Amino acid sequence: VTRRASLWGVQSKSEPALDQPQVIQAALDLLDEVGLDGLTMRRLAEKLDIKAPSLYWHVRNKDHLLSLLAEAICARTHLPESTLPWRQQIEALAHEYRRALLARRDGARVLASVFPSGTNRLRLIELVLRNLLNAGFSRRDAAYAGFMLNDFVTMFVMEETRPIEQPANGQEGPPTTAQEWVEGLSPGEYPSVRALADHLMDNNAQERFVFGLEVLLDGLERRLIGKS
Amino acid sequence: VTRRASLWGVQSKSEPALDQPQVIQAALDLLDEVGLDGLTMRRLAEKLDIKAPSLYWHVRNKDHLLSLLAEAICARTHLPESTLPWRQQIEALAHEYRRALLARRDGARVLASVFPSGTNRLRLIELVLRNLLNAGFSRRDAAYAGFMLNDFVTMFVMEETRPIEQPANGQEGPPTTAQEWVEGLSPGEYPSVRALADHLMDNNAQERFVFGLEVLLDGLERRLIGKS
DNA sequence: ACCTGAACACCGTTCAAGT
DNA sequence: ACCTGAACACCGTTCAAGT
Repeated sequence: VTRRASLWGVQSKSEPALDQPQVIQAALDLLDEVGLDGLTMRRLAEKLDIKAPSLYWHVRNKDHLLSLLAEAICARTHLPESTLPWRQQIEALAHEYRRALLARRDGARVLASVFPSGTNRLRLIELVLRNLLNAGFSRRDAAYAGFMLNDFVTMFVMEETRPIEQPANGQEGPPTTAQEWVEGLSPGEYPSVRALADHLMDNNAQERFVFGLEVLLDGLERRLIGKS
Repeated sequence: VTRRASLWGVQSKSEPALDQPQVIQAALDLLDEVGLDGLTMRRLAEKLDIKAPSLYWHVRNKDHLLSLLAEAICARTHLPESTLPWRQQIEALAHEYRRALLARRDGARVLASVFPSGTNRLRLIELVLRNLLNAGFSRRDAAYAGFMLNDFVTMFVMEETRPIEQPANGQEGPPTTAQEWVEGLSPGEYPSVRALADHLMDNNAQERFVFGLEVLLDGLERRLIGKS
């Protein structure tokens, strides 16, 4: 990435200045490289060959940058056929949403860190809510269900992608692996945790996601049956 | 909080040194005062009338401190009657868990930031899993359901307690209030979002929590009925 | 219009040294 | 055993100044 400063008022077409889309793209690349915790304004500036304060010409502050990243992460989600039954549409949307969050490192954490706004993200929300209304949910239930679905997917992916604690040093500490975690439990205590240890940490994420989605939609569907 | 250094090897009973419980208590107080983002090692040290490096004698690092805080937050949760039916026990545990997370500022964020460990927290998990197993769920389903319940409560409280964005400056920016947020939507687009705006932001949290818990447990219960 | 230099007010953490 | 001083390697952000 090479650029040059142009003189004030002189629109030098051969030396285009940095613009916001380029900043966002660089930030997305940096996010994939170093994760959300490593994404700093200073490192982003370095990547763009400018000094950190220059970034504030293109974005209001770091929070604004994260909002823009959230929007970019929600872009290019494939929307379901509007002729499908509501449940299948919502299932498809949930899977697409998860896919989008997994596509970039710490995508779920980025989404969780900013208030939902932006056309891409709102379009997803709109579609979920529309399907719930079409299904026959009351306005209250549709709104509450929308929260649940959004929260479920976001939290699921955050957990799914949470890196396991590293040993860091040879010292004693919190368990470094899931295996070590369960073995650290005193044998007599927490018998259920021990009994379920395999499944608590298999991290067969796809299977677990389908399970969760089914439970959630079953629970929602039951409210429709109760009414009609 | 006043203390004095004691001479090396001299156990001066009248001048007790700082110990870990005192550090934790001060950290909890500081958390309530300034929130998770304001909780820094340096401020905590200041509150304890020591210098920041001294803290590392009592806790391994900030992450360790947060683990200790998570444990403290999970303490003093009232456990349900073990004679109650599984669903009522889990409902009671969910409400207690939420209550504990709400009891301290940013409690949910603290819990979400550390890997689950510690006796208080494990006891809650153990009880949920035990009830699911008693209810007749397979080991796999019980484990997955445990995740869902934990994630639901944690995410719910995080959202419930997320402070609304402040105006900060007079400039244009992300919406500052929920009211402003929905009014900023272009009228033609996102009709469902607009139609549900009241319920998307009423933040009648208690009602919404009960709704979510019922949906979740209904969805889980359906899997039992399908089997027997 | 867009970028830099210098500065402010912070962070977590280490490590030798004090008592 | 417990604490301090000094330092390292960072942060986000502002603001006057450059071109």
